[in-house]
Amino acid sequence: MRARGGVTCARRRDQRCKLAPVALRLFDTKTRQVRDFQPLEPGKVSLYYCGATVQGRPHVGHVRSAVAFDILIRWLEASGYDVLSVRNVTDIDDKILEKSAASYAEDFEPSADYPAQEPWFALAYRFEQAFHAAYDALGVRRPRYEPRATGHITEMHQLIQRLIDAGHAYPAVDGSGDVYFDVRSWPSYGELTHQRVDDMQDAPDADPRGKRDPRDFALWKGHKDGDPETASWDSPWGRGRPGWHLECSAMSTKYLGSTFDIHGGGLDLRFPHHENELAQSAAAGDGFARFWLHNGMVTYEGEKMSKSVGNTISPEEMLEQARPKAVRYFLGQAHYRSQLDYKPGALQEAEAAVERIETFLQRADDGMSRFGWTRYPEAFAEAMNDDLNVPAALAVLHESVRAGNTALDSGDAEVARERAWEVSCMMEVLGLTDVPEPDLVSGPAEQALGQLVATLLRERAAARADRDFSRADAVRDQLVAAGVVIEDTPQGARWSLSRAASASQAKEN
RNA sequence: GGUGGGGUGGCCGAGUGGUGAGGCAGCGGCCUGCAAAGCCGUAUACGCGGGUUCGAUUCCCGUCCCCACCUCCA
Repeated sequence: MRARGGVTCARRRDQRCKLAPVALRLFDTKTRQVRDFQPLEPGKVSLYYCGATVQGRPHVGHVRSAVAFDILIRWLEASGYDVLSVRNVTDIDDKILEKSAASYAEDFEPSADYPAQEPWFALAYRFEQAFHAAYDALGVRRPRYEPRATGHITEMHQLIQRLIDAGHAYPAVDGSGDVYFDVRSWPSYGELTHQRVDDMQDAPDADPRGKRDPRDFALWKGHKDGDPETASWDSPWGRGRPGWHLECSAMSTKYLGSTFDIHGGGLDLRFPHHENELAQSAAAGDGFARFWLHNGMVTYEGEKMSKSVGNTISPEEMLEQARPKAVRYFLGQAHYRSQLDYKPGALQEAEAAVERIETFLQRADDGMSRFGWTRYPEAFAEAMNDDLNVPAALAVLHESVRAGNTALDSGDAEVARERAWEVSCMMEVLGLTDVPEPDLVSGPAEQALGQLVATLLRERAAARADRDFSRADAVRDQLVAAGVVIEDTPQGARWSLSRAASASQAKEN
């Protein structure tokens, strides 16, 4: 089979793909340009992106970020790269300690193990699992490594020491045990977000503590009275715990080396988090990230979704409204750097679009497995290579669906199968093929349902043959009312369970 | 005060100096006993005011509005 007008990767699906040089271009926050992406090491991409601070349940904003980077990784892999991906878990943090201490963590149920108060590490782990559940539910693949902050105290100490030795960090003069990064000692500070220290707004609650400059930030936070002993580690500067920014610098370079290809995260992490990471690592002598990628925020009717505003929507709430695949489609459909606005009804639109694609794949599903290679329309590859222009890529996908449907209508099964295979390949890159879908029915129930429906369909077919359409329609109405959708095809009636109906039923229950 | 992003048809959402992506919804047609699915066709657009240009939604200037970051935040 020769590919016409397509980018073909002549490999078996399980083999490494060697492609023509990929002309991937990515927008880099630091240079504010779309730049040609060439990895440090040919054929390999090292990627670090910020995961969650596990102080609460995930909302769709968190998942959107994960979906964006999942698509990036999938496209890099589809382009033939071996991607070494790392995503951190921040499992020690002010808020985690606060929530634990106050025992007001959402969803906390007292138990025999933790009757009165949930220890901070138990709380963190519980929410880490909640994040995993959300990612899994939407087909976000796990990164190669997923390090936790508390497991890398040694690496953080080493980094602090290097910064002190280089004159860019200092122990607090007030004896608090804090260690700060000296912003004024690093002239490049602000280079990621193009800000000058002197232009920055004074923090409203600027408490200089032992700082030389109010913008200096903590690398190490000294133990305070009331902090749990389990949340403090010995260090050359006294007992304490790591600062948030430090952990990412320490962990990214541990797993990816002192210079790596891509550092990602949400737009809201640019400052101060990523700015501080960059300052620390660069001041310590690391090359650090070559590209900085930031995904846009999810808004709810125009306003940023966040815990503090209280306008969050959880993945679970979305999954009550639509199938996982539709939720994933919704979260991935806008360009990753764009703001993605959620409003009621948005998921139904996504559901309809996914339905259209899947209906085509079902219609064309006949012997597709014989296509052993992966193939994308050239326009799809161009769109993806253009800073992951997923909206444009989806337009290509839908064009393939249309072309395939047209082929089916004209009886050209061969072309239809080719289009269907292309569509499948594109769906895979977008992560839409391995979103887990709940089994609507299986096993004995499936068999029983199949027989019952088949019986009714035979009855309907007989009625239609007798041209007794009122009887035929009555049968169909019965099935529809029960959530079974009927389509008449040249090969006879085809039935399927109404997914939308099952989703709304799940909500009622 | 500083730094960015954006305002596209009923909705979502790409893009471009000149033949109006794509999806959802609507309308008309084909197909169907009727539907469903599918296909074909179709209307409605680039916040506002100037400027450059043969021609701007696309470039420039001004202006209004929205959003994000400068504090924990994907």
